[in-house]
Amino acid sequence: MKVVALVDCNSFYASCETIFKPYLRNQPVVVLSNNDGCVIARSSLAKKIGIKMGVPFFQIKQIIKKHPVQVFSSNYSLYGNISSRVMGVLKNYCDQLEIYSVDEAFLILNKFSQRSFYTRAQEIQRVTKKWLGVPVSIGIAKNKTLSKVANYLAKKDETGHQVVELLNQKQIEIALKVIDVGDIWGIGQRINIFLQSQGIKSAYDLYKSDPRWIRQHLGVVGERTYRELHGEMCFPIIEKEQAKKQCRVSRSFENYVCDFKNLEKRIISYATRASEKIRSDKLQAKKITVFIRTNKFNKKYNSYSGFKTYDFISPTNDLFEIIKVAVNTLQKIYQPGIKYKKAGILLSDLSEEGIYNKDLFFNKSEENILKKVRVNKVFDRLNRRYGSGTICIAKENYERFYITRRKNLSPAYTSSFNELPSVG
DNA sequence: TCTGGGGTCCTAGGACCC
DNA sequence: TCTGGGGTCCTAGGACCC
Repeated sequence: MKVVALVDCNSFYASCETIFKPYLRNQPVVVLSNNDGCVIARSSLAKKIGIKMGVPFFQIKQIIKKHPVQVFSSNYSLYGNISSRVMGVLKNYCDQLEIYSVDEAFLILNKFSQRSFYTRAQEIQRVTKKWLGVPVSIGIAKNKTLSKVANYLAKKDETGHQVVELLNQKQIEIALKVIDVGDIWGIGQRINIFLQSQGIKSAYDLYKSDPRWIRQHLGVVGERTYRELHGEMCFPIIEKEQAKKQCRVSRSFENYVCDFKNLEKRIISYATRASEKIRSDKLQAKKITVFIRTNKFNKKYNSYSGFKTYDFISPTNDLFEIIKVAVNTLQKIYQPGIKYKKAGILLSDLSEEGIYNKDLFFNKSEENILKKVRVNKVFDRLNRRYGSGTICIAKENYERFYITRRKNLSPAYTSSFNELPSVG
């Protein structure tokens, strides 16, 4: 039997914002999504005064008037940097580490240590807090699903240790009785509604269900969750980072956009960003999808969602080819007279770069391909060195449309020399 | 007035082949 | 006029996650 610990950073983005501003520790802090659209992280004080996850920013303006809430635009380079420091610490405390998301990791703990799992978890907590200023909660159990359950309980224990261990049957059953079925990892909104309608309310109800019924109604995915609740390990720990299968860049607009030229600029910008991303991962794409859509929340206007996928003749990560195809595809789905609110591109069927099909229709020599690769390399190097957007495609008009409204952005304390914090 | 972005996996059904 | 059955591959859409 393996022992899995789930380490989850508390209110991660909000915690990152307070690291360099200790005076914020006793104030509610929220972090907003792109475009300062909705709340995507809240400190525990912000939760206490009733700010809910995912609510649009404009809906909490009343609360902000009454309380001294500190509001931040999201600063992903800061969070990414802090995240890798946290993961670096965690590595020292386990046999295997799976970085599950920016603020979460699964650890396989060594069973033959002299010290208890609980003691070691507490040490992890102490160290991440002291070295990095990041508080974490830890759940310990026999597999990922149960460690998620344990972690869920640990998070609730705000005044206590925020470490919960669920290793024996009795502990597990008690825990499942106090958790809603919808709070289990893998049970989303739709399945929750279905289960509720069947009288399955708590995690324990699901645990006690007939496995054949589960298989029939929830498929293999549900079956795996069920088995994990019973202590089996169905989701392995994946240490090595897997190659990405798709890469998406999309944005909502600050205002409505109708005209083609404006959409075109944005699509070129997203295509540029997406191709940069796959080149930096040394990948190439076989397919590209372009999509544009109206505001899904606004019922006053007709809704429209246009998307089209195109297959490259040969997989590519070449900036110019991707942009050309993206613009052509946009022309096919664009309809005039519509108020667009969001657009994006998706590069999919990604594979390792460097394998080309022979092009049947155009005589692309090896020489030509190499020339393109070199041009892309120069493009990437310049933008890395002198900042994104230093060099771009003329039609993009020197604007990077994927950078949106960020009124309350904090400095890049840890990733830019110009913005290092000063002590004075 | 203002409502994020980027991923994964599974499945049903169509296309195609023998 | 009669019009099989079974396998594989691909894709769109649905569900989930953070």
